[in-house]
Amino acid sequence: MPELPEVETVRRGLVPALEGRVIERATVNRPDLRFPFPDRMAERLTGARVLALRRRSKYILADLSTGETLLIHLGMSGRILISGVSMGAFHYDHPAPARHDHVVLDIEGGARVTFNDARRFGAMDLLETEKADRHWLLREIGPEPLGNAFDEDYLILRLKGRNTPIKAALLDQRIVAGLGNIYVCEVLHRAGIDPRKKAGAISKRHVAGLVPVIRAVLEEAIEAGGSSLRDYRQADGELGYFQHSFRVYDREDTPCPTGACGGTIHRIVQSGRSTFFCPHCQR
DNA sequence: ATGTGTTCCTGTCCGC
DNA sequence: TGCGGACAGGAACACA
Repeated sequence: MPELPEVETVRRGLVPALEGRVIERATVNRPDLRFPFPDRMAERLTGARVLALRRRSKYILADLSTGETLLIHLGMSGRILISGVSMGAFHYDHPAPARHDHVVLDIEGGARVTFNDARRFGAMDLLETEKADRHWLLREIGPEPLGNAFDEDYLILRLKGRNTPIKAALLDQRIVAGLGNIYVCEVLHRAGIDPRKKAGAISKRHVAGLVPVIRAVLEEAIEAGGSSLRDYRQADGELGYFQHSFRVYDREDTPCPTGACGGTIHRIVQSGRSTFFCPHCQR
């Protein structure tokens, strides 16, 4: 379920196991995911110390002592399992190797990080740390929604004149980073905006109102993910897939959670993807 | 330039 | 319980 909050939760879960530690062994079980792994990836990872774990949009970036940065994208079905560590009173044993365990990192001190991705829409690459921002996957991405560069004036400017539905505009990673199908549905419901409305036809006041809603929805989801880490809820050591209830996503035919409006959640398809919304209170 | 549809791949779920 | 089809949280790409 990797949108920005889930990726951030995975990053935070990896920090204790990875940051400051040496990758003792990297096992690469296939040549590619969405695109081929870089040449000699296993060798280039082996012996490297992880200096810092960062996140940009839905990408996890691990800066290494070798001057390279490991880029990880979870795609649709990517999962990261952590094992060989203790959290509170619980110890996560190494699981048996599983189908679609594409990359396994054995870490100094006994931790193991396993990247599993059934659909293989995920990605991994190694890039020069100094040039990370200019990597082709990162270059065109818009501002972080929780950062200072994302504000009312910016969003008004970027949506001005756009003829595409607001749903599609918010999914466009060049406009704002990290939102996916679920959180766009949640945001538009909370902001009371019809997902079919042309982005450029929404009043400045309503566009401005989207900014704090986007921030709040993402921050709440990150907080929920953080709770799941603190409470050691992931019995199998899988990071990021915390329980989080959505107000409209996947709730077709249920009453609008606004309560007062009396509407029902509808499902429509926009550019090939499901949109869930309340036609009564989203206008 | 901008907007839309297709595509990659496997797993799961639903109706028959 | 098996089988076919729809669908899935991403995003690059081709094309109008």
